[in-house]
Amino acid sequence: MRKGVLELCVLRVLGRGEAYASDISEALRQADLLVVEGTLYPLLTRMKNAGWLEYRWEESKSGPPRKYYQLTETGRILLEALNSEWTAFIDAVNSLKNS
Amino acid sequence: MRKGVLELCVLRVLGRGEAYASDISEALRQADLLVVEGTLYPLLTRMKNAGWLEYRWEESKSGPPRKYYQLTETGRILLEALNSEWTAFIDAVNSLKNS
DNA sequence: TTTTAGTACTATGCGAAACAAAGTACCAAG
DNA sequence: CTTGGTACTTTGTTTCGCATAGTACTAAAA
Repeated sequence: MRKGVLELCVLRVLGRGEAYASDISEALRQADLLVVEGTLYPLLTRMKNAGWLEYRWEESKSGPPRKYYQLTETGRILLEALNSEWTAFIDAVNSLKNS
Repeated sequence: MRKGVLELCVLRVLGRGEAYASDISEALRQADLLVVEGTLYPLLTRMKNAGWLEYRWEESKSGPPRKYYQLTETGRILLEALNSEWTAFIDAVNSLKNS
C-alpha cells in the first residue's frame, strides 16, 4: 500500500547526515523498524539509480571499504514530498477508524 | 512495508457493518484512498479465504447479485491487532523524523 | 603464512501485494 | 434484442521485501 514507506525511512535517516548501510540499519533498528540486508542494499541501489542518493567510498580500518550515502538535492525535495504524503496517508487511514 | 495497510482499511470499513465491494470502494474513496477493482476484489477473496470475512448473496434490483461482506469473529480480533500494529508503525516511522 | 572470523557489498531468485486490463454475467431500459 | 450500467472474475505484469549464496577486504589466530 502506497509503495515504499521504507524509502521515506531511509531518506529521513540520511536527512540527518551521511551514513553507510550499517548505520542506516542501526538507525532503523532503534526505531523498531527491522530491515534486513537483502532489503536494504537493493533499496539503496534503487534510490541511488533514481538520483535521490549519491555515495562516496571510504576506507575502513576494520574491513572492506564502505559506501557512505548522502541525499542529493533531488533526494531532499523528495523527502519533503514524501513527508507530506505520509501525513496525508496517516490521516486517510485514521479517518476510517471511527463510526 | 508492513504488509497490507489496505487490509486494515477494509477491516475498519467492515467494522461499521456489512458492505459489498462498491460500498467499500466508496468508503475508501471518501477517505482519499483510491483502490481499483483489480486490487479490491482479489483482496476481499484473500481475506475471506483467510477466514476474516464472510459474505451472503443479496439480489439487487439494478444489476447482478451482490456479495455483502461482514467481519467474522477472527476478523474482529485481527482488526484490533492491526489497529495496534498500525499505531506502533506510525510511531516508529515518525520517530525518525527529527534529528 | 595460511587459515579463520568479521565486516561490507553484490547477485540471484522467490512470493505476495497492488494494479491494469480484459472478460463473464446479470438486469433494466430503449 | 440490443445497449448500457453494475458486479464480480480471471490473467498477467511490476515491484517490493526478503532469503540465500557469493565475492572481497581486513585483522587476528594457528
